[in-house]
Amino acid sequence: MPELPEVEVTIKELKPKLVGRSITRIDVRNPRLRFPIPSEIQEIAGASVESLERRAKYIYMRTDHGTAVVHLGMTGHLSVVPPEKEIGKHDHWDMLLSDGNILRYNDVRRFGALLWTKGDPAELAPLRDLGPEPLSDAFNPEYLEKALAKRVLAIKCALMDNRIVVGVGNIYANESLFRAGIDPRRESGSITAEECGRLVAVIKDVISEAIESGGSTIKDFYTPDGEPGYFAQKLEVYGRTGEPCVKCGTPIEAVRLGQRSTFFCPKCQK
DNA sequence: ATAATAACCTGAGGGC
DNA sequence: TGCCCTCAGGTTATTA
Repeated sequence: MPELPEVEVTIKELKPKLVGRSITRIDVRNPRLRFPIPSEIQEIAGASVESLERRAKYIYMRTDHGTAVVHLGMTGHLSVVPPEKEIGKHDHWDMLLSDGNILRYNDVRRFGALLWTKGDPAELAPLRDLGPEPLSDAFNPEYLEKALAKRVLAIKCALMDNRIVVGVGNIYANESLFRAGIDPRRESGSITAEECGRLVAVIKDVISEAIESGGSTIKDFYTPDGEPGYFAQKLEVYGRTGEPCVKCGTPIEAVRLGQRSTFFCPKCQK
């Protein structure tokens, strides 16, 4: 479900409902997520929430007892609900808040995660090798050129590799390559310095615009407040197989790269 | 080391 | 109505 913009929007809406509250208790109904929820998560009981931050697609919930790290996987969703709200089929855990409400995690496919650390969350195994944030200065044309050099994998697969840059999922990889006019099947090592410059610029643009639009609602993404994202209306190639290219009218084509659907205009993307 | 593939899950939708 | 197939916004584990 969520790419970086969707996670960003989730955090923005949860902040005022969580920061400054305490977690009185956590109820784990099903610990079998992407990684088993560690039993140490119980240490969060009584902790005060200090901040919510994002790293890649992970959400850091910093407390005075330690940091809970949440990943939404493909179908994860966080919401703050009143105590009388009945528990649904895929509601895997609840954090009871000091104001009486509940932070509830729902995840149909269970590809998400809930981790716990008393140290630096960036040192946790799944986060250790993450590349730079796409909106940071560390993600720049020189960096990308070096990261792609001599690599033979398709440029689209490289952009979706978290060790090269984080937060660029299938939707935004497709959209960015279209805006940059680059064929997603190109070998990474064949991308020129000038093209790296274009790619970095459009990735920053696409992600910023998607955050401003509240994310992309394709099937079922909605924010903790139940709002859909509106970036889907601006998608130019994703999911548009056979429809005319917005620039030249040529039908959009679809191929499969790294087992993911890939959309492009055969005329505009070289 | 790198690149491609399989795997983890559930549900929706299409074709027959 | 039901069965079988494919697809889905992510990431790790395994295999060449």
